[in-house]
Amino acid sequence: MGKKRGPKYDKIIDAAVKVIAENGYHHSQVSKIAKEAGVADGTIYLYFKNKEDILISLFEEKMGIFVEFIEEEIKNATSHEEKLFILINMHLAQLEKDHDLALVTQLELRQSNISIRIKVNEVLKNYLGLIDSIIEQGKEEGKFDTDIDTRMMRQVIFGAIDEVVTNWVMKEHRYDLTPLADSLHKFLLKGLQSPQRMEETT
Amino acid sequence: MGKKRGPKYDKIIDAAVKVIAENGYHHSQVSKIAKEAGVADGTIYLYFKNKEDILISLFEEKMGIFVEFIEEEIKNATSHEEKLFILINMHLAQLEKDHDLALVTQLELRQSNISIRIKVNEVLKNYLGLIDSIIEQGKEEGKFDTDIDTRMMRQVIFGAIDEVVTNWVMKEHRYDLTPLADSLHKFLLKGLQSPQRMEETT
Amino acid sequence: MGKKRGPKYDKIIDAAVKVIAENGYHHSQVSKIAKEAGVADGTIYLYFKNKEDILISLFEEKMGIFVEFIEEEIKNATSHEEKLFILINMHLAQLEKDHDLALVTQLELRQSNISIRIKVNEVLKNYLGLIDSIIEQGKEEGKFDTDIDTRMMRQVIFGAIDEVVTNWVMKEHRYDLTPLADSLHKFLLKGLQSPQRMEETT
Amino acid sequence: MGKKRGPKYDKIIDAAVKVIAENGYHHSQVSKIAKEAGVADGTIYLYFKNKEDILISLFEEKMGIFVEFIEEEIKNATSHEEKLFILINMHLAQLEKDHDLALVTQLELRQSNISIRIKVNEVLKNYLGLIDSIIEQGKEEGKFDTDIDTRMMRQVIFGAIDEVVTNWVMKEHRYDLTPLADSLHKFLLKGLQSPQRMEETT
DNA sequence: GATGAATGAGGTTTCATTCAT
DNA sequence: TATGAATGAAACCTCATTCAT
Repeated sequence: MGKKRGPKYDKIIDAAVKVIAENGYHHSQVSKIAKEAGVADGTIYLYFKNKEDILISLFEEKMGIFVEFIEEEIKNATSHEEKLFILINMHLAQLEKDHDLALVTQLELRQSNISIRIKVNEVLKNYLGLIDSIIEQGKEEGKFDTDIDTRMMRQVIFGAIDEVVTNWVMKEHRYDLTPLADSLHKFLLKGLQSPQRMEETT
Repeated sequence: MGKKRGPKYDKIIDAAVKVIAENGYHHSQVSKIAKEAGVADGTIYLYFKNKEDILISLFEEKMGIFVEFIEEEIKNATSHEEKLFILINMHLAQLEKDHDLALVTQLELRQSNISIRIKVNEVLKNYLGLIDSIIEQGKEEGKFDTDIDTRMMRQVIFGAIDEVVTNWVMKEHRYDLTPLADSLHKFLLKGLQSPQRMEETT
Repeated sequence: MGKKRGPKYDKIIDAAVKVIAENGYHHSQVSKIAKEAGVADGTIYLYFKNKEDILISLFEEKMGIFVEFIEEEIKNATSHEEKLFILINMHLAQLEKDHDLALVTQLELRQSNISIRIKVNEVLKNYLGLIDSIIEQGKEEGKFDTDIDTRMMRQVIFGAIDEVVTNWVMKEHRYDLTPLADSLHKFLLKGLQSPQRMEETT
Repeated sequence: MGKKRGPKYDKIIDAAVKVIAENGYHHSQVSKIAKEAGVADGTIYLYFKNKEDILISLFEEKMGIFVEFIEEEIKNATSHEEKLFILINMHLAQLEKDHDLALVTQLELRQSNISIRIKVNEVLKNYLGLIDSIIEQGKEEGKFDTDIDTRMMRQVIFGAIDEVVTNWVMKEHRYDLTPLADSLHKFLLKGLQSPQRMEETT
């Protein structure tokens, strides 16, 4: 825990992403990751408690940047519509930019055991919090239906975006992902709108 | 393939669901499933090609019934709104009824390797086709925005429902699932509606 | 536990004795034992819980026979002197007969971790009980000093014999062991005798 | 060899005794000993050739003092009886005084590999020599049976004392050790006595 | 068809030792 | 002298699958 953050720490994380993307989770032995990172097998264990810890750290690291980046961008927007669009667009754009990472987060990491997935869920809390704040803002501004359950809508929104990305990965990135942001945004926004708001938009 | 469908075939499938739900995917050895089913280890291989085949068959079998049931119910409805509601409601209801199955389909089976998940996706095609037909009907009736990409919306709808179920399983079924059908339905419907339709509803 | 006692069980035990005697405890990999026994590595684990269990079982098995044999022979004797002689003589004779076993029990097995050595001590209890009964008989017949602490004397007698065997093993069996039985017997007997008894013998 | 005897040399030896006593032989890594000694891992290798060398040196160092101390005390005695008593009594007393050391010499060090134990035996030669000289004196004075094999009796005496100490350690020092010196002395002396001597004592 | 004993490949992790600083 | 980050060899055990009965 306290030993982290040498230059090799990052090397190992990046090697893990690459190796897992190339070989699949179940064929990504520690020795393969070590070789890709250019360190000895044992060195891995100076930076990570065990193999599981590599995966959790990988997700924390990459997802941390992922969320921070979206948070930054959202600050430049004021309306909830724009904020939601940025969130969706950045979500898609960041994963489209890094095919390996997308493969790992959408498919490979989900094959890991439940203890990892619980940790992954904790990391996602920040992101879900972001979605929450957008929903709440929409409600406060009277644009979103105040009856909707924020907790559930947060899941629905995340599930929708996530499924779209997963399908893109499973179709082997054969089409572009970011162009889908528009209709995804329009759909989610409409779904959330209050009846009044709906009138206004027409 | 041709060997299937003895009385032991079903026993093994049901044993697999129970064992996986109780022990988790990674602790569900073939021998444990055989014991639960009351057959010898080797007998498994008279009915299934390999372990992967048990899982795929399990999903085909259970999901087949799942989809058939929804298809049956939908026939009794005429409007796309009602059809969508039935789809959502039955989806939630069937999984709420069988906690073991929900645990297996939402969490444990996703820990399996990618080749299984591709097969699983194929099984899901029938279900996604159902969603497609509802979207198309909505479009034809001029109630849904004709600009929307059916392929993508199908993913979005499935992703939204799926995420809601997964969260319910991860929260250890601590709340009731079917009551969420209503707002989920309302949300998805609004999201899909054409601008004209929106005016009408207000 | 219940699976034991196939013909392979004995094969594996005997292979373990041979491999440990030849290669030393720390260079006796499970795979080496399996090869020597003519079974697959995994087969070992159908008969033994783990590597430690092989060693414990080995000791139980061999020491069981060892003690039983001495018990049998002692039955043919009546006086405590004769009984003690038989015990010493058989102890030396049985280990002299099987160099591999002697090497394993005197040197290699003592390198194992403490949990094994505790189990080993339990197996030895039967043997120590034999020594006890001889001491008690001597006391009852008024030939042994009734002041002596049976518990301690049992340790002393065992320690003395054991050390003689260990030295013989460490000197690589370069001399004969059984001839030492006589003076060992004389020494231990004298040490145990009551003052009265000593007068009588002179 | 020539590097020895800095102030850190002793620190490392003492740390090794403490660490092994506390953690057991198999959990006493070099790094743990270094930490306890307050030096870097690498520093160990400036004073000791390898891990084995620490253990051998530990034994040499501690056993050296042990034997020297007994030798000193024995000089104050003249009769072989008294000398034997001092030897036994000091042996028990010194180990009773230092539980950590007793644990290490009686149990933990014997888990080490054979090459260490051969070295340990060499260190013991001085001690065995002491026993020899007492036996020889007894023989010369006509008190001990001249027929007895000094080499074997030395083993027997050492084995007896050693086993008594080992049992005390295994029983977790739950009783006092030195009080056993008396009967141990009486037993060994009687065992060694010549028939003539036995008459005299009665 | 049914059995279940036997197979054997494969991977995470530890820890004594080194060596550049 | 002293450091401590880095090394990399080495082994126990699991479990899907087979096949003689």
